[in-house]
Amino acid sequence: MTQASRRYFELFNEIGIIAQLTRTIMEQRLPDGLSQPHFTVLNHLVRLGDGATPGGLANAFQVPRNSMTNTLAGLEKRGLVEIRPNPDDARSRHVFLTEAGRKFREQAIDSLSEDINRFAEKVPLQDIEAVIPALARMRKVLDENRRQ
Amino acid sequence: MTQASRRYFELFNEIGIIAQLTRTIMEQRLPDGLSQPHFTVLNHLVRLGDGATPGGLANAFQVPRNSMTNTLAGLEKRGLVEIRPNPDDARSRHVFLTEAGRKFREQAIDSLSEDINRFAEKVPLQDIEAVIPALARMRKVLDENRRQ
DNA sequence: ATTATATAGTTCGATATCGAACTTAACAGG
DNA sequence: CCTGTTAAGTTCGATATCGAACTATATAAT
Repeated sequence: MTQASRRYFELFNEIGIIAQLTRTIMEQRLPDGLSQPHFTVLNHLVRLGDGATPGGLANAFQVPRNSMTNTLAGLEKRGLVEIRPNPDDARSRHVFLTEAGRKFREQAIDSLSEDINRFAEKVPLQDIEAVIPALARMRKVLDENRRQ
Repeated sequence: MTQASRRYFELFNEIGIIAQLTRTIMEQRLPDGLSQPHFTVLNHLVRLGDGATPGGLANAFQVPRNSMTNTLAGLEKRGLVEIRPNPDDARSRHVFLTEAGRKFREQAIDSLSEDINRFAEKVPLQDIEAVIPALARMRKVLDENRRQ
């Protein structure tokens, strides 16, 4: 492994640590049985629109389809999403946010304000703006290159 | 939630996606029952030195102590680490890398070369160098600020 | 039309992860 | 000492996640 490769490796290591730390912070804010996967699905539906299929979500998050089945069951049980059949394809289903789901996602984000403000005292917004585009590009490359 | 906060939120979202994608890539390369937590522990021991305690590792990775017990059991079963009692504190133990553990970690990193090279074709090294310092700072802030 | 193949989703058994309670040992105050 | 508290690690039961096999439906080939 070359010296350059090690820098890439270091980058992904830093990213992994940050993801782990922020995941822990987020899950401390989420109520009862809800975890990051639940929130992430809600967030995805808000950002990219309603009506995604379970398989599409599984693919988006790189988890097995049955794991998504389980995550969606948890969301549905709590009334945060509604799953309706696809009229054009009896195999398929579509996931829709409920009002409670949208509200829950907003509240979850709000509950993180305190943490973000504390973080923002140490890391100014311009530092964030400076890295977002590069990270978005990397995310896109990884996303396009992945198999299946 | 302010507009600025949303940018922080977006950053952590990008980081979370990248971590998820790279985790999947890595676990495809790891043999049989070994997962990212196993590798991450080996990597940590190489980077920061032998002899850490199970509790210290659990704290470093923000996982419960019993989860670390389980991860270490997997590593020990495969002969990648050796766990010895602390002569000065009968409650405590120390984790040491074996030669097999060091070699395994090297091989795991090498097996990722292909993926990294493909990624490097799309994202040049200078982009990596440009963001590592900022991310390292963020990681440090998160690490210092966390509770427990 | 019939058969083969592919796709969407679920079920099942095994493993991982977690919170809570427990065990053992160190430490602190009287 | 003795007692209460803290700390390190494990055990236990519950839940999450996973790979593999299965069901049902759609698509393709002839």
